[in-house]
Amino acid sequence: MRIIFMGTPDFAVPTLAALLAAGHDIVAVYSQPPRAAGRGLAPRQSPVQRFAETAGLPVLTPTRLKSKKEQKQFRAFDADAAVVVAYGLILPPALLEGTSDGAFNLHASLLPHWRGAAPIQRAIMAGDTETGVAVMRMEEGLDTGPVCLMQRVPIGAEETAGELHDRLAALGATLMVKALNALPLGSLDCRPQSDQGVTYAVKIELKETRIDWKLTAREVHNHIRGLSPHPGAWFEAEFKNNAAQGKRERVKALRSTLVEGSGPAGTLLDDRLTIACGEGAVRLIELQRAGKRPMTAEEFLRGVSFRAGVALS
RNA sequence: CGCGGGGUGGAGCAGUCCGGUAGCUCGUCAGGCUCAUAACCUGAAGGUCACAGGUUCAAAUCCUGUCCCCGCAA
Repeated sequence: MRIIFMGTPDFAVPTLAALLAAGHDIVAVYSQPPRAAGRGLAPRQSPVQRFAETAGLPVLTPTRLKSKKEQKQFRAFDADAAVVVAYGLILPPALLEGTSDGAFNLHASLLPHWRGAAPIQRAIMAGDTETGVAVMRMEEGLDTGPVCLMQRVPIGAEETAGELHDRLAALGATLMVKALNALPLGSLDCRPQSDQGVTYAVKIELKETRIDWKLTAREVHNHIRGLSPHPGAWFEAEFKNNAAQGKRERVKALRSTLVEGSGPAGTLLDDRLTIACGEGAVRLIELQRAGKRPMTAEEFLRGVSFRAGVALS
């Protein structure tokens, strides 16, 4: 099929790769334009754009899609369908109808749960034990279209958002290929979403990334793994190693596990990074100091004196 | 030129301000101990202190330049 692919972050790349591998004709790739990002604020291309260019595909990075000119160009590709995966722009009706078979979207949740921007992270942060990927036919509303294919997957008790992200990206890619195979055969059955159980996965705000040790251990644990590795849950502590004594430093918690224990919230209960929460305790397994690379608890403890009794915030 | 931290045996760090024998906690190897369980004891190997210049009797440390890693912010 002649397909227009629209996507931006890493999550979208496996789907594009799978469509290519399945022999589809990718007539154009739309992605968010390069933005000033990273140290030095150098303009940086999106993962989808980099992949597409390496594969020799034509890439378009319009800032907005509402202009007649953009819409005309879109139609000019004369595509059979558009495949949209985490693109980052709302498609105006003219584009939704700009291909003969319409636009299909891959979303990382069991719709109608977790519509919106951050379904993977929100599912873990909420303590869900199951999630999935869905292919839907796109409508004007936000992730409201009829669902054509959906696949459920269990969420591991200690699984991080990063791990789940990779699993779902791969799974979603095969699901989308399956949907497109069924499409020309007329066997793709898309049914309206239930209006029961609708929830929204709002974007992660930096403000909410700091760990609140007063929450229950389970909540803290879900918070940590739901935000790992990006943007990362964090706390502050004093490091006595520094000559400039008593300097507060930010530390990201990337992986944790639930353990027995109790004490004042935020206090180290032993010399092995077991930390008391509002109820219960967690032990940190992997963490990252500001300016350092991620390291295991063992490595972290070698260079730092984090003894029982130390209070974190 | 957005702000900032860092590169020291295999790992994580101290030492750098105030130049003078390369340290700590681990790991590895060898030997010992034998139930102490994040085992313990003794000993050993392992380093061009990121790279290149400069200053100096002497540079991990001071000066200049380069490369690389990371946090913030966007």
